[in-house]
Amino acid sequence: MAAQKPSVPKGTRDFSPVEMVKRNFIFDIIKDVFKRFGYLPIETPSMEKLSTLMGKYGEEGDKLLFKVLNSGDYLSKVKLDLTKAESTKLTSEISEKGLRYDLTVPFARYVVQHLNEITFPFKRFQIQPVWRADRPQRGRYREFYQCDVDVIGSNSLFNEVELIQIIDQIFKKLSINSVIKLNNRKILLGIAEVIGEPDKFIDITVAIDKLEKIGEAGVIDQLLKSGLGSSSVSGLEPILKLTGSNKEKLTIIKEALEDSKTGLKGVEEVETILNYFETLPLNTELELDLTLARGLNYYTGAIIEVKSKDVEIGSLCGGGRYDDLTGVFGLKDVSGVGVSFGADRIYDVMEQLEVFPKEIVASTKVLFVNFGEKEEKYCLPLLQKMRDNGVNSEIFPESAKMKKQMTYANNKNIPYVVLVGESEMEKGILTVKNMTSGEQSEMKFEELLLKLTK
RNA sequence: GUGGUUGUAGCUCAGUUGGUUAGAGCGCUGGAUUGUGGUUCCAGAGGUCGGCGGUUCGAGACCGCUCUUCCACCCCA
Repeated sequence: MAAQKPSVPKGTRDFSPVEMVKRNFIFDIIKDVFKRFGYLPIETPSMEKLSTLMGKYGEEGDKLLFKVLNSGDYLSKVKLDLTKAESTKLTSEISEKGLRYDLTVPFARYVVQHLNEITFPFKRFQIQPVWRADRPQRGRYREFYQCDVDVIGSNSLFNEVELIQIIDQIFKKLSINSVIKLNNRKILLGIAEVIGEPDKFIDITVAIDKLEKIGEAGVIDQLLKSGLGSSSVSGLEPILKLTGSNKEKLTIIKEALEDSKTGLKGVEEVETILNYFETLPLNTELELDLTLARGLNYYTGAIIEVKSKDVEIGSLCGGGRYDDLTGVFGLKDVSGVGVSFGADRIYDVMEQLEVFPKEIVASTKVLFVNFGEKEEKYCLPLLQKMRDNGVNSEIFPESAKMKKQMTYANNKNIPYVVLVGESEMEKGILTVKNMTSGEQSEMKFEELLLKLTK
């Protein structure tokens, strides 16, 4: 067979040791904070039935699902006329599974399926890859990791507050300057009502969401194109122009929504959440942003999004409240709220800002140089003792040239190299080289151990 | 999915209107230095020019298709 150039599919990546160490640094921080707030881990399969996935993410989402071809002679069972091009109908006949698109919908499925084992409110976190058949770009991959925290079975707005605290702590620990944007779907719905276009709710949210990108004129243009009357559009203008502090925005929007019950409910919810933070300190800026819409249509209350202040890369974290996600799986009236951290984007931002701590890359603390069989035997018990005391250490696996062994230590960023040859064995000491300073000194094993464990 | 863009050594990139044997820096291997990396000097290895097909006496360069990269739209972590 001819040698072929190996490669991975579009939008997927290998993670080499240096990358993995940094990725794990992110995952560990996120996980620790989740646990600190009492959330428990779950995992679900990479594949879900298409019946679970389809129709949950809107029309666009369905297109972005990776579908898995049925096993066996899948074509023989097809009843369609294949000479006519009907690919959408065909896929449902030859594929019944798909790769998960996010972690929220599988979680809803999980909750319904495991109802009997769960005590509510159920607080879980889930860190797994998801797949989207999107066209890759900077900060957009076809396979990427989401870190979800959700609490389901509690209507309390306190959960929203807790999620904001979690976001605040995580981004502080990751040294990312960010802003948390908060809005409420009920406010957006209220606005649609007030301007007399409740049916155009989705078009309105999609257009408003683009304000930052295409500007006011662009939004108005898009709204007109999607069939809104010009009087309705002009009714929206005050919202597009809204600026000032959170309190000022609330006052104005409350007035504008006085005829909409839903809208006022939304305002009240936002107020409640913001009031919590009058007394709770936050490191991150929390901003009421009425132009924040979020595409996923299952959100019904609070919506949250986090953006980096320093790097332009889309959102690093997003989520919100969904009142009826489990409804389609047969469990009514259970409300949940959650957010999802995009580990890959967080990685890209941290890489660009150079905020990864330098020391995390060096894992091994000591390398024993291998001088041969006798020396190796002498070193192995010492090595064992190092490890028993929690010091990451290794011995070069063969008595290669010094240069090679030193280069190995250097490339792995190992801070100390131990040399034990004949003369050291005789004297019962070690020659220890500090790879940072280049200095080298003789000391007893216990001395080195003490130095590395204090 | 629509429109554009990129691909030459492990990495970053040169390569003139199509013309002999495709280059540089970094990295890698060996040596100067048989018990010393990171600095210096010397030498060496490493290429289906993304892939397939076409035009031509001749293609890394031109054309078509395909894969990949990045960008805009759509949408999103």
